[in-house]
Amino acid sequence: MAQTVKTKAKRTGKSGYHHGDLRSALIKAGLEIIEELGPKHLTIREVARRAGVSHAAPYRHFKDKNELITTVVERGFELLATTMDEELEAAGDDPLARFAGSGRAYFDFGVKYPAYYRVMFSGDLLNPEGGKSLQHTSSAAFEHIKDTLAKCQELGIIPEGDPVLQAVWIVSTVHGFISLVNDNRISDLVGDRYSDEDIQAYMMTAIYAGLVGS
Amino acid sequence: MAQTVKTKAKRTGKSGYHHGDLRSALIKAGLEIIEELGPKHLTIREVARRAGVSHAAPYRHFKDKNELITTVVERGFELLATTMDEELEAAGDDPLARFAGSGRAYFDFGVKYPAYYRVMFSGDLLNPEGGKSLQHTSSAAFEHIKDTLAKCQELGIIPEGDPVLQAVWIVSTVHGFISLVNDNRISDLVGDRYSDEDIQAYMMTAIYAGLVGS
DNA sequence: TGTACATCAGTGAACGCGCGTTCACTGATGTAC
DNA sequence: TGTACATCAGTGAACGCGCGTTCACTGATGTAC
Repeated sequence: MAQTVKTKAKRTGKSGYHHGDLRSALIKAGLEIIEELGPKHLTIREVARRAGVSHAAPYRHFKDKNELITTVVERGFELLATTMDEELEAAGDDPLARFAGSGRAYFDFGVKYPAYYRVMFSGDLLNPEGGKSLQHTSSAAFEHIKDTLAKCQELGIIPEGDPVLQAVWIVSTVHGFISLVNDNRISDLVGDRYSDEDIQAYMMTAIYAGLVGS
Repeated sequence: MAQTVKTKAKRTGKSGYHHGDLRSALIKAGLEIIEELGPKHLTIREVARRAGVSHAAPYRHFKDKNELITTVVERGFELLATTMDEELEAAGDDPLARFAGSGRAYFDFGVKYPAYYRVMFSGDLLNPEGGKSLQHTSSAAFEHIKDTLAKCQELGIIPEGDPVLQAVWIVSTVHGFISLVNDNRISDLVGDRYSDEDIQAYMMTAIYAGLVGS
């Protein structure tokens, strides 16, 4: 008797000592933290806590805190690219439909994954070298919008003008809207008269009208 | 001889032991920190360091860290209101001029005082109750835009439509642009082909065109 | 005008806390034989 | 099929750090007399 058996083995049926897929679990926990508590609460220790693991365990999968953050941001950009590609494929060849599609994809991504969006574009989390390594990814999206605008101009669908300026304007509008929605400012301002989706639809229309009318 | 006199008195001609206007110096230091290092480096200790004072001194002027932050944010809103009033006064009675003026004031404020802007709208710094106390101030600005739009509609200057939606759209565009400029994303994207002022001018035109054309 | 004294702005040591990171370790897993 | 062993994912104690906040103190300032 008095065995004091170590009964901690096989908690969830998976495995007690080894986690199984700790790397993914840590990334997921990181996103949850950003979502629930904000970027400044994203710490190695809290991430480990949520994954049910000691706070030294993450160092088996990430060199340091910054590598964890960079990984999360990379995942975000991949997910955005995938979402956009799907929407573009659905749009076919019509440049205007492609344009509307990528706009919708961007809106949807920003509102559906606020944690990803914040960590990708808030700029508070990444340290300088981490940001540099992701800069080309972010500017690729901008180039894409610019090219689509140029193509629409060639086809005479939208009035002529420097696509760079038009792209900056569009990116500003979409980015601003998503930021406001994700900080709950929109609902503060308009109350419950419109849903976020209503307003998003209006924004798309307004962008198009601004483009055509300018 | 061997006096070991305390030679620290009267450093700057002001006073050695007493600072003179520490409260203002702390607020100013706080803004500098946000500007140079980002909001997460805004700490009581760093603020005191920059003001050349022990890290306990700030507690003579602020109950706690949150009160310091809230004070900084309040100052920001006051400054914005002042800037707007000046521009509105210069605009006279013409509602369209008033509208353009307040838009320009907002743009200018956001780009001229990035530290204020960040601390006011980033939402990362204020804790929940601090944010609540400032909510009415922020939504007052929104109401102001909305009312101006309604007035422009009555006068037939801009097409009819729900001023709430129009206001959300304008606020999104301006907020997004300022955020991108302050995170140095605009210059990353457009290079040096346009100055921030050039783009700002284009944005004002595009907003007006979007409003008229929608 | 000069002096005693109350006030209170700023000091510096101390506290407890959560953080990132390191380290020698433990024990589950898979593979060579 | 069974066993010895290498691998390496996860442990838990420990480190040094900067933070927010408190505390008894010190000394500059202004005011009452």
